[in-house]
Order: sequence, then structure tokens, then C-alpha cells
Amino acid sequence: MATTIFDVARMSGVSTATVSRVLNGNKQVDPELAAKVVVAARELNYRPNRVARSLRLRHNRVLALVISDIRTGPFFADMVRGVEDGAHEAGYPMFLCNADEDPEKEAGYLQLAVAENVAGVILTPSGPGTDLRPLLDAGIQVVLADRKLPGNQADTVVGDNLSGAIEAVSHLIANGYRHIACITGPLAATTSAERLVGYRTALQQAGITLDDSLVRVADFREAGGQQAMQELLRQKRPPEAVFIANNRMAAGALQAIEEAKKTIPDEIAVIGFDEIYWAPLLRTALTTVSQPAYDLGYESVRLLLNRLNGYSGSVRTVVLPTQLNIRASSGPKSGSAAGPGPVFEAARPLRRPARSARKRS
Amino acid sequence: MATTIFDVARMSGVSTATVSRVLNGNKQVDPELAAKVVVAARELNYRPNRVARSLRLRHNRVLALVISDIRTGPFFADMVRGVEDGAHEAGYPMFLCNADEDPEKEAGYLQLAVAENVAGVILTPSGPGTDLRPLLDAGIQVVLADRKLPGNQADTVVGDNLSGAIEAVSHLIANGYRHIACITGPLAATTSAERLVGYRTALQQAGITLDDSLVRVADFREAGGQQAMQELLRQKRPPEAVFIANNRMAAGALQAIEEAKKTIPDEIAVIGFDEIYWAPLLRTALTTVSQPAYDLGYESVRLLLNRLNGYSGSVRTVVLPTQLNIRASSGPKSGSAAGPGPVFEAARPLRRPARSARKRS
DNA sequence: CCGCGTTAAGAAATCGTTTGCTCGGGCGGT
DNA sequence: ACCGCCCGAGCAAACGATTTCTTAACGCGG
Repeated sequence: MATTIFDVARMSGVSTATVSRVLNGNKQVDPELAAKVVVAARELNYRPNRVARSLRLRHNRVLALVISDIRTGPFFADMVRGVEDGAHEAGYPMFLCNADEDPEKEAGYLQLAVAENVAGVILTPSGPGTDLRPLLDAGIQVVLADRKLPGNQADTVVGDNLSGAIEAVSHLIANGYRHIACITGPLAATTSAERLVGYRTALQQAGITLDDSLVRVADFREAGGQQAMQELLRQKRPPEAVFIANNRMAAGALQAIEEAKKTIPDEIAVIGFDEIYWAPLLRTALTTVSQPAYDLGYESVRLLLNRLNGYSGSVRTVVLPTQLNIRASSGPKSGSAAGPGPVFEAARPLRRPARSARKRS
Repeated sequence: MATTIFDVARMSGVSTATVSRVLNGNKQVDPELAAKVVVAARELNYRPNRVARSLRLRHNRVLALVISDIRTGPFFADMVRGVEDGAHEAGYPMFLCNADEDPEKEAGYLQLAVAENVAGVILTPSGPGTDLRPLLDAGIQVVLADRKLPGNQADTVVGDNLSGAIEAVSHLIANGYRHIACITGPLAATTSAERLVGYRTALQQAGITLDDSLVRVADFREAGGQQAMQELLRQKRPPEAVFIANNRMAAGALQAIEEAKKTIPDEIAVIGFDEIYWAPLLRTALTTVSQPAYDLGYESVRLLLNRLNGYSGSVRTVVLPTQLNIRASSGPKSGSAAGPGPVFEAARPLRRPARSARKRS
């Protein structure tokens, strides 16, 4: 069996209480005894039983990260790394749970987080119905990452989806496109919804009338993007350009465009969301809106640790800037009045400083 | 505070022992009392405290999946999904830990798995030095996934890296290439090592003398692949083709090839390892060796659950077949004697049935 | 020299569950 | 009718840590 605190106590000739005090550095204890305890503990390779400690203390020094879909390309992977690095620096191990965009599975993991006494949770809510009460009732700190939840229930860190989308679509407009489509994800995710709003806002700013037949709501996956694009291309008047709300759907859309033997950007321009390493290497290099995924995770865990350290100010929302990476797939419309350079963009700095986060109440 | 088993006992007028027995369906108990207990438990929304139960039972109904790098493209993501689906079907929640190719971090997570009493661990060992003893000593079942460990210490599920690499390189040879390079990953990972061995085996089978200046060991990441490719291209006699042991390094290599303004496959043919959705959409569609990543995870958890259910036969190794996806980047060498079709490949079925796993002792 | 205050260490309670053991009652067999 | 067995339910111990409470010892001041 594993060695317990009793073994250490016996070996060093003291009580378990003293061993516990020594190992947690709590109270005054005779240095001589302390030394004996330390020696015995090392000798026996004693590791406190986290379960017993967790039961007694009613909390466990572990964080849980519950994300909605681990397969969403490098975005979540980088975000996870950001969280993990932050947690590791602070001495917290981190468990990752994959809710798979399934509210039921998500609820199960949140219950599990409660039942396992985790100290804090970072969550990418699957939709507006996500219920934080089990966590909050249990006194577990929560930070929302990447997606918001109605009602200002917890600290939140998100990318600036609205500005990112506006910037992308405005760029298309500046390059001479007018009949622009949008493929977005499930509207339950605030990311999808905000990117769609950004798309509409940019069109309205340019005085272009909205056309709902150009908007498709898909599922964030390749097949969904492909089907949406096929539908768009089959319309009587197909779009000249398309803004796609994530990179997996963009891959599917590119596939559909290829099958339809359309050329990019001459027959249809494309902009995707989230950066991928392959974007420059595609047949036509893909213009993307990238988010600081790693920073997003790191900032989330920073806020969480802040709360765990006793901070109890009002709920904060941190919005991190996006960046438009202009490549060939959004090149100027052939025969367009727009010059070769993206004139409109010159006014907006493309690279905003990565770490300058705006904060709202 | 959360409702405990005492609350349920009080409300239903029985002892905690009876409540426990009812809720675990263990012993015979008067159906009438049982009904009252069930009602009370539902009424109070009682959720047993997993920590207390874990302490008492000395094991916890949870699995841990410790992987070496979450950012390795879709491969690990799909594998994770396979594990998770299998675990979920069996009613086990699953925690994912990311060891980040760092043996120390990995050891920390294995310790944590022990300390948290998890029922079983699925592990992608970071290297041959990975020590399973803490787990095995604690009686925790272990399955190795994707990478082997010396000494037959635990059930193992891997892709057929050797055959996959042989098939890929043989395909290049059949298409007329002779001066073939290899970029592989850290040799501590058996995947890297086996793919390298496969590369060498294929060359030897074809009577081509090995040239170590054509072999590069990189780090599984884009930058490493890029640098390795740059070095290869700078050699007095650059390779005509390159076999790259994972897709992140392949992305870097393609970048380097692009910078060097070489054409694929005329000036250099390329084959990558692991499938990616973007492969067909690249400037030159990329030939890849794909592994059944999802099945690999699913099979791992199947073996693990088997052990948890009491099976204690000898250690098994399951090898899942790979598949060569031939695309333009490995097209026949211009001016080569080899015909347009891959003659050599005809003898080997490209698609082996996905679920037919070979098993070794 | 006695008493009080201070401090350090041990005894024991506690966290919430499961489970071996005990006890009592009912039923069946002789 | 009595004895014994069996079954169902409760009591209490156990899991391994932390922490409150208690006790003992020491020192210092009156």
C-alpha cells in the first residue's frame, strides 16, 4: 500500500498532527522534530493522498478546462496550451474535458467538476442554455473563454469577433466585392453570432442592402461548410465573395469551390476565421482573421487565479484584438475600381499590439 | 452546503447504510424503503460526493488520458475523440492531460493520476524513459497508445508505422525517385524511429544505398521541418523526394520548398504522415500516410476497459493499418521510366479493412 | 515559591461514503 | 410450541488527511 501520514508519524516518532503541520508549514514546530519529519517523509517517499485532503479541505488544487470541441483546428489547441502554461506556472494541474458541443455532456462535466471539488473551471459554453449554477452554488470560480454567456455571470475572455468580422468584410468591400455571402456556425455560440453581426454591420456601413439568401448557418465542421458553399454556388446569382466564420468550414467551402471549378478570387473571393499554418500554402493562399488563441487561454487562467487568490471585484470581460492576414484569396476583384493595394486598410493598422487588452465592466 | 447521504437518510427515515445500499443496488432491501429512499434522493437532488466515495473505495470511476502534445494537428484530436467516445459509452468520464513532450510534466501527471485514484490511464509516452511503475505499483491499469515503450509493460495500440513508411517510400521509388530524403521526429518517440526504419528498409529493398546526409531528425513542429528542409535543399546534391514523418513538419517543409522556389513534384516530391483535411487543397495536393486515429483511441480504451473488468491475460499489442493517400505531390518523376500508374502499388491493396487489427503477443 | 500565560505537541473530531458485523424479528421445521 | 436460521436494517469502523481542542511543560514575574 501507499505510505500514509501515519507511517511518517510513526517513523519520526511524532503524531500525525505534527507531520501535517510540518508538511504544510503551518504553525510553529520544533525545528528538530520538523527535520525528523522531513527526513522520514523523504525516506518513505511520502505523497499526501489528494483525495483525503480534498475531502477534508472541501476543495482540490486542480483546475478544469471544459471546451466545446477539441477538433476545432489549432485554435482550441493553442488556447489549451495558454491555459495550461498559466496554470502550471501557478502550480495548478489542469484537467481538460471535451464537451463535444453537446450541452448534456457539458453539464455532465460541470457536475463532475463540482463532485471532484475542483478549485476553478474555465469554460467555453456550448450555448446560452449552459447553466453555471451548479458551479457557482458550490462556490467554484468560473471563467468563460472564447464564448460569452448572457447575464454577466462570470469573468469572460473573448476575441474581438465583431471587429474582426467587420474588418474582414470591409476589406472585401474595399477590394470591389459587393455580393458577399457569409457562412457562420451555430448561433448558440456567441462567436458565430457576433461574426454574423459583424458581417452585416460592414455591409450596412457600406450601404449595401442585406440579403438573407446569402447567409448560411452551418455546424463549424468541414462537411457543413462544404454543403453551405454548394448551396450558395447553386443560387441564381452566386456570391462574388464569402466570409466564413471558422477554418474547418472554410476547408469544406474550398473543397466545394474546387469541385465547382471556380477560381479564387476571380470568381469567388474567400476569407476564413482563425489562423492555420496551412493557409499560405493553399492553392490560393487564404486570407484569415486570426485570434490570439494562446493569449486568450493565458488571460483566462490569469483571471481565474486572481479570483482564487481572493479577488472579488465585479465581473470583468476582456476582449482581445483580432488580426486580418491578407493573402491572395481576397485579392482585388478583377476589373474592379479598387486599386491593387487595399487602400481602405491603410487607415487601420493591421497589427495591433497583441497584449493590449481592452476591458469592459 | 451540498446535500449529503445523511440528509437523504433523515428524510427517508432510514440509516445512511440503507441509503447507500439502495443507491448502489447492492443488497436486498425492502422495496418499500427503497422507494422512499429514491424519492428522498430525487427530492433533495442528492449527488454522492465522489471524493468521499473515492477515499473509501480506494478507486475512482474516471479515466485519464495523458498525451504528449495536443497541438499535433488533427491526429491527437481524433484519437482523443475515440478514447472519449469509448469511455463515455462505458460510463467513465475522462480527463485529458497534456504532457507537452516534457518527461517531467508527464511524470507529474502520472503522479497526479495516482494521487487522484483514477481507474485507468491511457498514455502516449514521451520517450523510453517514461516510468510506469508509480501507476503499476498503485494497481492502476495502463494502456499505451500511438507509441510503444520498451519491455512489454502494458497493452499497446499503435499504427503500423513501419509498413506505412515502407509503403510511402516504395511508392516514391516506384515513381522513379532514387535520391530520397527523410525528415523524422525525436527518436525517443517510437513513431519517429519506426518511420525512419521503414524509410531505410524500403530503400534497401530497392537496392538503394543509404545516405545519412539525407536524414534529418527534427522536433515534430513546423519550424523544425522548415529548417530541416532548408538544410536538405542547400546540400550539394539536394534530394529528389522527401518523406516527412508528421504533418506539422510537412507544413514547414512545404514552406521551405516554396521559399526556395522549387516545384512539387518535378523538382522535389513530398509525402507526409498523418492525414489532414487540407492536404488535397494545397498548392500541390499532398500525398499522405494516414492512420486510423479515432480507431486507435477507441481500441485503446476498449483494451483498458477490458482490464478494468477483470481481464488479466498477457500483455497485448494491437497494430492498426495505415493507408497511403496518393496525390499530386508524389507524382511520377518527370522523364522517369515509371509509367503514370503506380505499378508497384497494384500488388498491395491500398485500402485494407479499417477494423481488422493484427494482434501480437 | 507559586501561579499564570504562552507555546508546542498530541488526542480526537471531522469530511461523506461504504461495508463488516451485530441484532432482532419472522418464519419454518421438528 | 420452541428452536434455529435467515434476512433485512442499523451501528460503527474505516478510508487519510487537516484542524480544533486539550493538555502538558516551560518560563517569567510577582
